[in-house]
Parts: sequence; structure tokens; C-alpha cells
Amino acid sequence: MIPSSLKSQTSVDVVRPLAPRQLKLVRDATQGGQTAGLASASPCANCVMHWACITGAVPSAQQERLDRMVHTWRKVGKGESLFRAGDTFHALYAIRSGSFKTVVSHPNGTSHVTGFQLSGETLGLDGIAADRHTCDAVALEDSTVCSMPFHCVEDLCQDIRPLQRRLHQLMAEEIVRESGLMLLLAGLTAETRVATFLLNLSTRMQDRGYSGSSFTLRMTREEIGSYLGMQLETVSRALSRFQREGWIAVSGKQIGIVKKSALSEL
Amino acid sequence: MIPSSLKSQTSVDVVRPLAPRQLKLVRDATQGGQTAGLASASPCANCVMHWACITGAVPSAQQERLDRMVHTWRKVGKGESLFRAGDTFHALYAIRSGSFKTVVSHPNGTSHVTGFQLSGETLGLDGIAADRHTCDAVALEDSTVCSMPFHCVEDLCQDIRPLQRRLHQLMAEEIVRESGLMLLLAGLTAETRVATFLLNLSTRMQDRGYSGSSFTLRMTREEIGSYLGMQLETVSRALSRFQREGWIAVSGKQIGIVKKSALSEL
DNA sequence: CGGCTGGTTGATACCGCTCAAATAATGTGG
DNA sequence: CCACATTATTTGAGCGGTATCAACCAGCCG
Repeated sequence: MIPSSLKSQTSVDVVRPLAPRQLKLVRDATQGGQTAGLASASPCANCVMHWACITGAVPSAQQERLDRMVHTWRKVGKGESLFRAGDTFHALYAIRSGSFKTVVSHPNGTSHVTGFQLSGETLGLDGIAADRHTCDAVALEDSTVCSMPFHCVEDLCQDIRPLQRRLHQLMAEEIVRESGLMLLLAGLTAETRVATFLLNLSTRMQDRGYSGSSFTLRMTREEIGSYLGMQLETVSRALSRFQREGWIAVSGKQIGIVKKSALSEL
Repeated sequence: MIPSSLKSQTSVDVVRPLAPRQLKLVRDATQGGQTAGLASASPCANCVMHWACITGAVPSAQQERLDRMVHTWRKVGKGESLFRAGDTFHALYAIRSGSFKTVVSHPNGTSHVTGFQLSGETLGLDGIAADRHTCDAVALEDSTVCSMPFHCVEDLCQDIRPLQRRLHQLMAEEIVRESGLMLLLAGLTAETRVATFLLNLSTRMQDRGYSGSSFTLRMTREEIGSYLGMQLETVSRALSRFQREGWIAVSGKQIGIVKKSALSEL
């Protein structure tokens, strides 16, 4: 189980184990009560992010076992860490709302953003390797996550084949994602990287029901730069150039995609 | 230590399903007969790479089921592909002898080496994500691999917890490895990358019973460059510089590590 | 309001890429 | 086994894309 003593920061790293009944209510609150009428049977099935979450693979007949597993949730305030490199690994986390960045650090002091995670995506896979996390997961905005104790996940995988399959896919997708990113970092120019980044973010926003052509960046230019292996000034210049060309509209963190084709042809 | 008395022919993509008894004999041949006296019980357990292989997690009581799973092996000649991007995913491969590179390609034609795999390491994890491989796996020298049909692996995982655990670790290790590589690509200078590469290879050779201070590169400067995100000339210059400084001894593909500390302090 | 973080833009330096040429290593056919 | 073709490696010279340094601006919050 998740010890409630998990590194608590300023205020918000509170883990709340709740009885299923209470949990339902809390979850409904998270969703602004929109699904209150439906929420009786199975909290996980009613989650707005169910479609993207690892738990989506569990057949409805076994939802009950799922809800027993996913029985804690957690708020993480903007700038706070869900876990840090070196923390012992307990659980995988499904992002219910908000977004995160993952950061790895080199002994020499430099650090690098290895990914941005949106709602529905999973955090913590890195911890499986050595029972210890190897990166920091930091919230880019006030966020909520569901905790899935990993030994419970492994237990469930024994009985629910689709879940096993899904977990394997999830990890493999992460492997593929990273190798794609390496190709980006190693081979392409700064502008191409920024363009690719915008397009990727665009489709992911669209998948979540937001507009793919107008969205808000939750991360700073510096974080984008770190992710893409360049300086923040270079990111800024690339965005300015794209705007001059009429391909995008930039206003601070607000991004509008005007000419997607131009970006993808870089 | 790694006996590759395996001669490669041109037509090597041969998969040979064998009865267990025959298999034993073939394997013993693969090992140069060194373990012939011991090989009666369980071929997998007698593999020289068992310690590093995913199958090392299977308790001896269940070796027999393992041997039923790992019942095909395959030679891959230098320069040939074990699988290619786009191939449908069937199996994971454990490298029994030799070494490989994995290469991903960008639509625009550029390609990038995402990793080098040595004996005992596993290939094919990328295919799990979409039942289709996303990279090419190319032998850097004449090599042999054991095929492990993935549906069999998943079946066995249901019954053998340690194997499930090991598979998860394996995938997570790959995730961690890649995020470390991204840090390398994004943040460090060309010389630092080359130094890190040499040190990494050195420890992996040592783990396999070779000297960590004197070994042969199986890949070209160009492949190293692709892996590290730089041009082959830059790799060559870095190696030359390290030699001028007296930190390493280079003679073509033969590398001697003279002053490990200097390399790690870059 | 004034400090502060985040973002934009400009000037300059430098690392690593590109092009080029010479040399070494490897493979092939006779 | 040699002669030749091919591939791999080293080294040099010059250019260009990014980093770096610096100045300035815009929100934001106490």
C-alpha cells in the first residue's frame, strides 16, 4: 500500500486512503459532479480519463477488483513533485487531471526534461527497473493522480490477461517514444525539433477533446528547450520565426496552429 | 568466453524448430562442446549467457517449461537484420553470441542508431507496443539469438512470477537506459559523449568476462556517431584527442582504456 | 508600486558540421 | 596469394547553426 508518509512537501502531497464509497464522492467532486448520477457502480469506469488509462484494459466484469486496487488518489500542486529520483518505487500513477514533466539529473549537476505527461498518461514506469525512481516527476499545474500500487498491478496481471497486455504495451510505447525522441535530438535542427514538438502536443491535446489548433503550453520555454536539447532563446527564436512565417500564432503560452502542413514539412 | 565457433553463411535467416533432444546437441555444438558433459538436463540452464538472459529468472524447477518455449534459435550473419521496422512482432530475442545495433528511421530518410546490444541482452521489446517492430536490428558481427515467442513469454509470466518480474524489469531498464541517453544527447559536449560511451562499453565488456580495459569495437565510427548524435569525423577527433592526452590507446577498432578517471571526469 | 520570473531580441564566439584529400583496412576475383 | 576495388579512418580548412552574454520588456504578485 502507499504509506501516507510519502515525502510531504509544503502542503499538498497528501495521500488519502479512502473507503470505496467515500472515494466515489471525492471523485465526483473532482469532475465537478458531472457524473454524479452515474457514479454508483464503479468509480474507475466513470473516470473521464478511463479511455486513456491503463485500467481501460480491464473488462467490466472485473471492475470491482480494479477499484479495490486504485483506492488512493493524490493532489499534486503546481511545482511539486509526485516522486523524486532516488525515492523507493511503490506505485504507478495515472494522471487524472493536470500535467507533469519528468526530469533526470546528471551527477555533474545538469538536468534534462525527458518528457511531458498529460492526463490519462502513466507516470512511474522508470521505478520498476531498480525499485527506485530514476527521475523527478513535477506537476506543471495543479494536478491529481490515481495511485496504483505496483505489486497490486502485478497481482491483477496474473488474473486479467488484457491488463497484462496493456501494461506491456504501455512500457513498450514508452520505449518507442523515447527512441523517437532520440532521433529528434540527434538528427534534426533546432527549428524542426520545435515544430515536431508542437505537432505532437497538438495531436495529444486533440485526443483529449481539446482543440488541436489552439492550446496553452503548461511548460516554460526553458523546459521545452531542455526537453528538445537546446537553449530557451533558441526555442523562442524558433517560435518567433514560425509566427513571422504565418504558421502559428504565439501569445505567451497560448499557441495557435495556423498552417500545420508547413510545420510538418520542416 | 563467448564461444562463437559459428560460421555465418549468406543465407542465415533460418529458423529451426527442433525436438528438445536434438536441440541439446545443437546447443552443445554452439558452445564448442565445452559443457557437453553437463548438458543433459536443461539447455537453457547451461547457456553461457544464462546469467544475463531474461530466462535467468526462471527457477530451476520450471526449466523444462522454459526449454519448451525457447525451442528455436537463429544465426544472423554480420550486416544482416534480425528484424526490420514494420515487421510483425512475433518474439523477443536473447542474444546468445555476437552483437547488434538497433536503428530507427525518420520519414525524411535520416536514420539513427538507438542502441548497441551485446550477448545476454534482449532484442525486440519495441515490437510489443503495436505488434510491429519500430526499428531494425542489425548484427554487427556473426551472431546467434534464441527466439522466445512473445505469447509464450506472456503465458509463462502468468505462472512464473519471477519471470513476470524480470520481464517488467527488462522493459523498465530499457526505458531508463534511453532517458539516460537522451540526457547525454541533449546536454553534453561531443567529447563527453564519446567518453561516456567508452566507459559504458567498458563495463559491459567486463560484465561479460572480457577485459574492461582492452576491447574491440564492433561498430564503425559512423555508427558510434549516429548513436551519440554527431558526425563520424567528430568521433574520430575525440578518440584522437583522448589518445594524445594519454587516456586511451586506439588502433583502429582496438581500444585500450589507460586512464579511466580522466574519461569519467569529463 | 517595485521586485521577480518568464520571454524576446540582438551581437558575438565557438563547437561541431561539411567538404576535401590522404591513408589504412578490408574484401574480392583471378 | 596478389592486385585491385571498396570501405573505413584520420586529419585539415572553412562555414554555419547554436550557445552565450546582454539588454530590454511584459506580466504577476506581495
